[in-house]
Amino acid sequence: MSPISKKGASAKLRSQAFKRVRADHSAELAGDYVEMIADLIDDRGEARCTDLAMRLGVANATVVKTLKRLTDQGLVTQEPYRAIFLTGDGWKMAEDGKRRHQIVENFLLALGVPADTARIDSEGIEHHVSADTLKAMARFLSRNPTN
Amino acid sequence: MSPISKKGASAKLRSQAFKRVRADHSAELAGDYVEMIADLIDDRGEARCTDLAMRLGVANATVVKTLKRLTDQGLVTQEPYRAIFLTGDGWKMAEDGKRRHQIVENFLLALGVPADTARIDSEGIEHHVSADTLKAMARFLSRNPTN
DNA sequence: AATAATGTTTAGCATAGGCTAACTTATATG
DNA sequence: CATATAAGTTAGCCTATGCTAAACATTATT
Repeated sequence: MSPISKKGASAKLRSQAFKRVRADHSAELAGDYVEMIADLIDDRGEARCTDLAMRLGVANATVVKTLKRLTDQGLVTQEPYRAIFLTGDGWKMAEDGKRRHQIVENFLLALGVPADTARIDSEGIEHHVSADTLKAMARFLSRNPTN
Repeated sequence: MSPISKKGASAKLRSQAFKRVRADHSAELAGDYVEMIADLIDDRGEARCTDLAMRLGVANATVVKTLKRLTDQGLVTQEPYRAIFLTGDGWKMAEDGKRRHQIVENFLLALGVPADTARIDSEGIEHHVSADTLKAMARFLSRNPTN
């Protein structure tokens, strides 16, 4: 029998899985923002609202509103009409996200997924990959290196 | 240089990736519901609100509200105080989801991820896996079968 | 220095997805 | 069959995430 339709004893595990998915979702936006802010600072010295909006494919006002939340969460600092900075926690989250993201994307490439697809899919998959799975991906990667 | 921090020409692709992630998110709840309704009907002949709520780890009222949306979307039919049924589209979506889910979960198992983790992670990953990636996973699986 | 262009913020709206509490309907049991 | 329990529904609230349009600040140009 398939592992998914297995009966009994699985209800708790499944509802737990859904809860984790929901929790992941609320965390992942923060992750995307800080990662992108870090990239912008690295690439061009500062992160501005407009660049974020463009890269995220979202309206300017949406970025402003989200940044407010991230500021409340202690990930970001900013002053009106000025560039955006990351706190220590923000940097840590960004680094961690980038690391995970890279492993997932390289893993997909090593699996034989076309580059553009790997790029797109890794963006969605990244946030749902536990430590165990990430480790398994890294192991696979070390045995099947991307050329 | 890492594929992620590659500069230029990537902004469009990235914002496209984020857009797909957002679109995936709004689709995935529907997928989870119909999949679970299909399971319940298969397992015990009917799907009731309460079972859904329990398995999804969510309040009853939340299920009711979501089912209304799914009914509007033509995936589900129901009458007040009665069991829930799937439309033709609903069944199709459920079958498709189950198939994808199984491939992803078995793939993780074949990769060496522990069973419980595979179960949980596949729930989140499933919805972000494109046709290409799914194919790559299936290919891997056929070469490294789950014992 | 005045004005045009660009960038940022605010206000106000919408939808999705959660919740609790109160109410209604259906079912099961004495 | 009357009532207690269980199941489903409604109402009303909240937060997150998106949007547009209008206001405000900064910067660049003549």
